[in-house]
Amino acid sequence: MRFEKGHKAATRQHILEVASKSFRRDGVSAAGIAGIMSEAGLTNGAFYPHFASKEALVREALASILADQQRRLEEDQRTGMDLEGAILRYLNRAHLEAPACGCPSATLLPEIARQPLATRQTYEEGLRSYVSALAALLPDAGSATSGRRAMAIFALMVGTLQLARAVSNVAEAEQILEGGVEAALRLAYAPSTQRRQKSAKRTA
Amino acid sequence: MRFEKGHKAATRQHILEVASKSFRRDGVSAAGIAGIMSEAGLTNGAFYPHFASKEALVREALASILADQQRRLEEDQRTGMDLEGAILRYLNRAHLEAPACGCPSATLLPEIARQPLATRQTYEEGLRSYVSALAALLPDAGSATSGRRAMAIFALMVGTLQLARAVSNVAEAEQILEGGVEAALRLAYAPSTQRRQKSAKRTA
DNA sequence: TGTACATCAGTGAACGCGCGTTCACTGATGTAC
DNA sequence: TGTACATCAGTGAACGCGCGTTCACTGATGTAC
Repeated sequence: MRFEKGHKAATRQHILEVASKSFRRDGVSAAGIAGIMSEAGLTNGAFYPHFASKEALVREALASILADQQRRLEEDQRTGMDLEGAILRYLNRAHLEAPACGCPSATLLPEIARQPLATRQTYEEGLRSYVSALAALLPDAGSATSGRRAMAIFALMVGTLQLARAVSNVAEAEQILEGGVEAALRLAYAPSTQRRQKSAKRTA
Repeated sequence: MRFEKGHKAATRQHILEVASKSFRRDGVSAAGIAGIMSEAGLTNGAFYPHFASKEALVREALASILADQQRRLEEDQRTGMDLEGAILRYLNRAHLEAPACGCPSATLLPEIARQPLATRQTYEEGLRSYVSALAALLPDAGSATSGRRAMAIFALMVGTLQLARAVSNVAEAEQILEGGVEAALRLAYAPSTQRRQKSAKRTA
């Protein structure tokens, strides 16, 4: 059957959206092409006219999720949200319970580290701009250390959400989220005047 | 062939060790029984006299890794290592480059969250005692909040190592590790007197 | 305006392969006599 | 002490299944005349 103009692009977009959710829900290696296609209402044969390989799909899905995430953060910034708002938007129960629609770092990060270079580079690009946007919300935005501090805050957010998702008790999961919010705010807003004195002797 | 006494137990232990590395190196779902067995110098048929299923192996491997990790931390404590020492032992290049021998949370956490309940509970138990041991190293050890602070510090360590492993540039990875160390030390030792004032209006 | 044809998104069966799991079998050694 | 046998850890082929991928085919619609 022949379809109206733009149909193929729309299908492709639809596959991408289904895949984005599948990968985050089941993990990249556990999510299969046939499953994704049937979830998209298509048969597995229809996959290859749209994507060159599963790897290509992973890469595109990752890029698309990261772009979305970035867009959302920037939109929040535009409407006046501060870093605390960004942290609370990340570390909350809704995000905890919807991994398939949430941050890919929280669901896929160790698996991304095992992907081919091209995929890792796609991720890296998205990570970099996300962390930059986060850094721009820091009190000392633009300073030499704001970037690495933003990275640490993001690491804390990712780790916290992962841990909260791994525990089976919901109350405990929420405790972990709260502890993560507290710590992230401390990293974001506490005075950085106090520098460690002990580290020199150890890192030497 | 019949083997000397204790041979079966030794083989079982060997399979467990190989599996522990495989899971961390390749991920639980990407690591296969046949691969693990052949890496252990056996054929796939020899697996089932030792373990009931792959799931059982995952559970046992996880328990064994977590017990090891716990043992190592406690031994460090006994030889006078402080929290900073623990942080530096976790966030360094050796650990970065040897995921197969390192912390299972850094390699498997999102995947653990997708495992059956029994596996998740095994993990939870190990996590709880590891974080307790970490909490005991905090300046305010034993206080009401030391547990959740230790959890946040651990979350930061896990997230930092994962991010550092995902980036392709080693120098950048080390930057991330350093930023993580700094932030973890800040969470560990910075005065917690300053409480956030803004959060009330947001969490409400 | 009506008809014939080319297009091409999607179908569905098949490819080789590896998965987790099962099972009849092997054969060196410990044990019983 | 020497022989016959029971034991049982490990072998390796096979099970059904799903994987990623390929490909000959379908058939409704846009286009050309």
